Amino acid sequence: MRREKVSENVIARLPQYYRCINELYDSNCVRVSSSTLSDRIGFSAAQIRQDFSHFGEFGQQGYGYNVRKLRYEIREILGLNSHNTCILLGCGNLGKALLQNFNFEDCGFFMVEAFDKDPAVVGTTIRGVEVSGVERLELMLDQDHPDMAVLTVPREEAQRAADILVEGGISAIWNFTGAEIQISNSDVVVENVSFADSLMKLSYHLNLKREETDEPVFLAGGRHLVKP
Amino acid sequence: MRREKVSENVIARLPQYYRCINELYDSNCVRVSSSTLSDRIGFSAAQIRQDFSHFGEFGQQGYGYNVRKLRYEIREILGLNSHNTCILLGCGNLGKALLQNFNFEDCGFFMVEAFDKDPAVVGTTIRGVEVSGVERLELMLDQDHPDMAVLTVPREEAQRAADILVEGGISAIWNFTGAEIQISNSDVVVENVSFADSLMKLSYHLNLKREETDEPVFLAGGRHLVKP
DNA sequence: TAGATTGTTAATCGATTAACAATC
DNA sequence: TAGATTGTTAATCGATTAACAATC
Repeated sequence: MRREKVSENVIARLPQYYRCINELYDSNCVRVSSSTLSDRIGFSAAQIRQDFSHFGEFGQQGYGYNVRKLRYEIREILGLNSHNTCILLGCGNLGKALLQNFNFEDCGFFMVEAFDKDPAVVGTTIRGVEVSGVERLELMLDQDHPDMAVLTVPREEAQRAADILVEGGISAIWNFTGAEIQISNSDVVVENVSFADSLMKLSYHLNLKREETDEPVFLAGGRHLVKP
Repeated sequence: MRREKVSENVIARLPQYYRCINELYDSNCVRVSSSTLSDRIGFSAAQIRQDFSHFGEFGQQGYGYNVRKLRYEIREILGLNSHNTCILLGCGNLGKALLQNFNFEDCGFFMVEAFDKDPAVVGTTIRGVEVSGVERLELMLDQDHPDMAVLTVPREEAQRAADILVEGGISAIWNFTGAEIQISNSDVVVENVSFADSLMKLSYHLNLKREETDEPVFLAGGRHLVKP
C-alpha cells in the first residue's frame, strides 16, 4: 500500500467506498468493477480508479477488483486494521448513545473506559465499559496512553477537557461538543462533528428547494410564465 | 439577497461563516473586514469575498462589512430566519440528547412533537416536547405538515420510518441512523450525519500522522537519516 | 484628500473526466 | 483469441487566488 498525498475530498470518499465494498463483502460478492461501484456509490468509474491509484494497484485488467482484497486494502488505508484504544468523556445522553449503539470496533477502536463527574453514573457499566469519576482521568491517561478520546461533555467544558487530554498525551480527539477547541500541540488529530453545521446545510437546501417550487418561473416561447 | 447556483464547498463554508459572525455579533462588534474574518476562520479573504458575492453585495469599500447586516444576510441565505417546524422519531439516548441539548431554534427549527414506540417514554415530556406513540405519527403528519423530521430510530427501522415520513409529505429528513435511506420523492432534502464516516476520517488522519512520526526520514546534507 | 477595502475580472491551480495503451 | 477492465496520461472543467478599478 502506497501513500501519496491526497486531498480532503479523496479522504472523505474513502469511508463511502469502504461501506459499499463492505456490503458487497458481506453479501459474499467476489469481484467488482469500477463501473459497478460507480453505479452503487454515484461517483464516476474514472474517479474511483483514480482515487484507488493514489494508494496502489488493487485491481486487475479485464477482471476488476477482488472484493476481499480491496476491502482489506481500504481498511489498511483508513487504518481500520490498527488496534487503537479510546476513552469517552461525558456520559450524558449523547455519550451513552455512542457507548450503547456505536460500533467502535468496526472502525478499529477499542473502548477501554468512560468518564463522568456525576456520581449517579460513576461506577456503572455501559455495554461492558466502566464509567469512572473524572478525578481518575489524568492517572489513566498517564498509565494507559489511550490513542483517542470521544468528547461528549457539555460545550462549556470542552476546552478544559481538551486541555487535560492533550496534556495527558492523547493522539486524537473526536469532538461532539460543538465548541471549536484550541489545541496547543499540532500533532493531535481533531475531528469535529458539528450538528449545527449539518442542520444549517439542511436548512440551506430546504430553503432553496422551497424558493424554487414556490415561485417557479418558466421561460417558454419567449414569455415568462408564472405557475398559478 | 441573490441566489446564484453555488457548489457544495461554498454551502459547507456558510455555517462556519455564520458561527464566526455570530460570535462577533454577540461580542457587540460592529464592523469586520474580509481579512479579519480570514484570520479568524482560516479561509482566504479573497475566498470569503468571492463566496459572499454569490449572494449579493453585503459590504462597503473602505469599510468592510457591518456585522449586524452581514449576520442577517447569512441567516437569510441559510434560511435560519424562516420558521420551520420539525418532529423527532426515536427517543433513545441519541434522540433524547438532541431534544435536551440541541438548540433547534438557533437553526430556524421549532420542535413540535417527538415519537417513540416504547410505552415507558410515550407520554413523557422532554424539554417541553411531548413524546407520542408512533401510531399517532401518520395522523400528525397529515394534520400538521411538519417541515422536517429528525431520524434517530435504530438503523434497522430507518427505511420504514423514512417511507412513512415521505408518504406523509415531509420536506426534509435529518438522518442520524447511519443507514443510507432510499427516497422515492426526489424533492425531499436528506442530510446524513454519519458517525462512522467521521470516525473513519479521524482514523485515516491518526494513522497517517503515526506513520509519519514513526518512520521519520530526514534528508540532510545529501544523506538519508533515520531517527533513532 | 489619502487610506482602506470591497466586488469582480483574469490568472492560477487543482480536481474530475475522458481516452487509451497495457494486459488479464 | 476476443472482450473486459485496469492504471495512467492528457484534456477539461471548476474552484481558489491574485490583482485592481471602483469607491467609501
